[in-house]
Amino acid sequence: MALEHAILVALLEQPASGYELARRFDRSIGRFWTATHQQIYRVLKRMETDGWVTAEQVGQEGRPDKRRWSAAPPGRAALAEWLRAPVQPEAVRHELAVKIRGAAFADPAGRAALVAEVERYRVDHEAVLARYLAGERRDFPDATDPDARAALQHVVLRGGIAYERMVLAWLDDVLATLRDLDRPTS
Amino acid sequence: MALEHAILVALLEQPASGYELARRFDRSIGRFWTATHQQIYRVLKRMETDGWVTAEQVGQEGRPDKRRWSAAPPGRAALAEWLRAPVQPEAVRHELAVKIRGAAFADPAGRAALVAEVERYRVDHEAVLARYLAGERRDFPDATDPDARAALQHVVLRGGIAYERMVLAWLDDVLATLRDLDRPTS
DNA sequence: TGTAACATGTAATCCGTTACATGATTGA
DNA sequence: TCAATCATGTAACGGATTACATGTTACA
Repeated sequence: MALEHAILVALLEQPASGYELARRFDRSIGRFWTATHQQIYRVLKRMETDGWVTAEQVGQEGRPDKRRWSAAPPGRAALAEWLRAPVQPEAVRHELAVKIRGAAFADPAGRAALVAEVERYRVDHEAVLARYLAGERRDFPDATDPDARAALQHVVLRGGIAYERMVLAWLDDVLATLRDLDRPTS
Repeated sequence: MALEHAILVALLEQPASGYELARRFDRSIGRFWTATHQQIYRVLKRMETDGWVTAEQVGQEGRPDKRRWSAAPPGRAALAEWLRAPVQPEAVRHELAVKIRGAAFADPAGRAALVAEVERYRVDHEAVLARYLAGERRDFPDATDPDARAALQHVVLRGGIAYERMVLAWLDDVLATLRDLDRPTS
């Protein structure tokens, strides 16, 4: 389990309320770890009882109070220990690949529907790539990153960009393959 | 949920016992969907009560009997319906990326440990790529695939190959970035 | 007046993982 | 004799998802 550790990294980068954390998990952190606000509140509570994080009550005008969470020394120690542990092999769940192999057992109409769906999926990934590239121009404009944190955030973002480019190229391959199946006798 | 559908595709490609299915989920199918034998037996039972699959008792000499499962017409119908449905956005869980961003808060010794871990991880992915390429030479030797099933299996495999190549290139980027952090003042 | 954003939770259910369990055959 | 492979399960636990729940402010 690494949601605790993802939250620790997020809080070390910038202390935040549960709500703000949930929003960051929808944006930058969500590129490599997703979590809903329900999960985040539950895990924050557990981390608080373990002494990994501490909350500071922040009163706001015209808004509900919030609790700003920070990583505490035991949390930093737990993170350091986890960083030394081997990376767990990831559970792969690639639904589109299942559908593509399943298309062998669909009729032409079913395959046409899948082509349309792959095209839609491709548009989504084009948008994701565009967002990543815009984020890169905005957050890492210099050729060399100023500090360790920026350099590491940047290399993770470059990973996301490389992933999206690979996906787009592969989806073109998939579309060409699917369309070839129903070509009138090549 | 798509484990049911992954099992349907696997059984349409080739009827199999639960044990054989589990082994295929460790190999070719495991490239895009992982499942343990416990999951598979549980889901097969559910699919049987739903009429999606049927079992044929196969007696064997010198081996325990096995039940060979096949996809039944209601299963094929369920698969066709699922193929038309939109692809669900995938939950991203990329532990290594969390660790890399976490490295900003580690000391040089902790970062050195991470470099070693990334190198080990890279060796694993080199091995995976080599297996994929060997499988491609073995199963798809011709320039053009003979039928729809082969063409679709091949394009999914090409996706795996493209993914592994992307990962290896990115890991080189990661290693260079991590090593630069502790360079004596560039 | 209604919707989106801010802010924090509980409850139920489902799914996945881990551990446990059994028993036969083949080959080193 | 011991390990690996074949073959099929049950049970417990924990994590993730989905639905429900509440209340405020800003803005169209």
